[in-house]
Amino acid sequence: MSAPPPILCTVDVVLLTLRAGTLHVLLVRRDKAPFAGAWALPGGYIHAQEDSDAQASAARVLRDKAGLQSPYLEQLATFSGIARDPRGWSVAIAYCALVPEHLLQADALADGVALVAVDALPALPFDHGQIVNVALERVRSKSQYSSLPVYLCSEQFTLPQLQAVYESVLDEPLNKVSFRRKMDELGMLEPVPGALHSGGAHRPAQLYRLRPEFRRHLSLSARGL
Amino acid sequence: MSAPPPILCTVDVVLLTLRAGTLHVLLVRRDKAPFAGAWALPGGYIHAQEDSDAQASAARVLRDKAGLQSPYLEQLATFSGIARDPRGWSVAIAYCALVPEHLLQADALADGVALVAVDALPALPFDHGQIVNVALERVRSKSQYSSLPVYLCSEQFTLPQLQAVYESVLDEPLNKVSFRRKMDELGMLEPVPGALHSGGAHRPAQLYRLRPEFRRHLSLSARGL
DNA sequence: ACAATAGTGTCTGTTAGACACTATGCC
DNA sequence: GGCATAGTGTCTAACAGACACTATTGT
Repeated sequence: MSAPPPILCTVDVVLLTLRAGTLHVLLVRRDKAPFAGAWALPGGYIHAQEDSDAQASAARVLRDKAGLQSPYLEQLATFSGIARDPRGWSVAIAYCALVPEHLLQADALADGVALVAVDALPALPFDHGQIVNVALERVRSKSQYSSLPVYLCSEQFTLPQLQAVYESVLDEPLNKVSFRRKMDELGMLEPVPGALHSGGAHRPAQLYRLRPEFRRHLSLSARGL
Repeated sequence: MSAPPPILCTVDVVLLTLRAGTLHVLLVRRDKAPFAGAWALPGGYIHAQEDSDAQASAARVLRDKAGLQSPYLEQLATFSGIARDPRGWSVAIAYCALVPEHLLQADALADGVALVAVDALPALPFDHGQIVNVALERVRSKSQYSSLPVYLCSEQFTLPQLQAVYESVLDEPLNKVSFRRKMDELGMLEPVPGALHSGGAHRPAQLYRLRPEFRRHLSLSARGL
C-alpha cells in the first residue's frame, strides 16, 4: 500500500476595488493546469518554508500576482473537500482584500491581470464563483454597521464621496442627514484644513481623513449605517 | 534534499451548551502527544479518504469523541501557521456546535470528556483558548440579531425560558416587552396547544416550537434583539 | 384569598428619515 | 445674480425600553 496523497493547502484572495461606482474583482489568467488559460482568483499553495501563517501566504500571493500590499486583508472562510479541485482533496483558505482604485492603476494591470465588475463575472473555475459571492455578502454586511468602506477610498475624501462609496457597496441610496450623523457619532474622521474643488463649478466640500487611532481597525456602530 | 514535511490538516470543534445558566465548552482529555493528558478541544486530522469536506470531518470528530450529532455546526475560522502546533506547520479549521443540554446527559459524559464553564476554563494547549474566544464572540454577536440561541433550547420551550437563554448567552438582562415583540416579528415560533406547568406553583406558560420552515436556517432581525 | 409568575396596554425617550432651508463656490 | 452642490435645522414616524396593569395557575 502506498501513502495516501497529501491534502492540498492553498489560499485564494478576493481583491475588491471600486471603479466607476461598481465593485470590481481582480482576476488573473491561470498559466498552469487545471483550467490553464481561464480567469480565476489569485491564489496559490501555502509555502510552509516561507509563510508564517496563511495570512502571510495571502499577502505573498497578492504581492506576487498583483504587485501590491493591501491595507485591508481579512480571512473570509475556508473551502475544502474532494470535489472542488480535480487534483485531489484540497483546503482553500479564502481572504478578502479591499483596495482603493488608485493603488491599482499602474502595477496591477499587467498582462494576465484584470479587474472585472462583480455583476459581469464570467463563470469561474473551482468554487471561485462561490468564494466571490461570500466575499460580497461579507463586505456588504459589514458595510451596514462599520467603517469598512473607507478602505476603498483614498487617504483623503469628502463626505459626499464617502457616501457615494457606501451607496455603491450597499447598492442602495442613503439618507444624507442620517449618514452624516452616523459618521459624526463614529468619531473616526477628522477634517483636513483644505477644501476640495473637484471638477465641478460648485461649492467645494470639506476633505476628511481617518483619525490616526482608527487607521488600524474598523469602527463599529451599534445600530447600523 | 528530502521532501518538505506536509502541512497538517485538522479540524477543531467548539461545542457549546447551556448548563445552569452558563455557557459550557466540551473538552476532551488528550491521549496522545503533544500535550498528552491535557484537556483540549475535540479535534483531529482530516481523513481525506473518509470525509467529503472539512464540515464532514468536524461532524465525524463530534460523533467519535462525544457520541452526538449536532443540529447546528458552523464554520468559525481557520487557524494556521508554523507556531501553533509543535509537530509542524498546521491548518486547523475550527467549527462551532450548539447543542441543548439534554442531548449531552448520558452519552457525552464518558470518561475523558468534560463540560467546563467558559468563565472557568483552564489554560488550553495549542491556540485552543483563542479559538474558544472567537467562538464566544461569534455566538454572542449572532445572538444579538438572530434566532441562534434556539439551538440551545429543547424542541419545546416557553418564552420566559427562551428569554433566559438569550440573557445567559448575551450576559445581560433583556426587556420583556421588547423581547416578545421581536420574537413575534421574527415569526419563527408557533405555540403548541399545551401549556407548561414546570415545578412552580404559578401560572403556566405557553409552550412554543420552531415553525417547520425555520428548522433549517436562522431567522435574522434587521435591528437586533 | 394569596403568592408568584405569565402576558399585555400604554407612555416616553431615542433614533432615523424626510424636507426644507441656508451656505458657498464658480460661471 | 444664477446654478449646482455642500451642509444644517427641524419635524415626524418608527422603535425600544419602562412601567403598570391584568391573567392564571397552585396552595
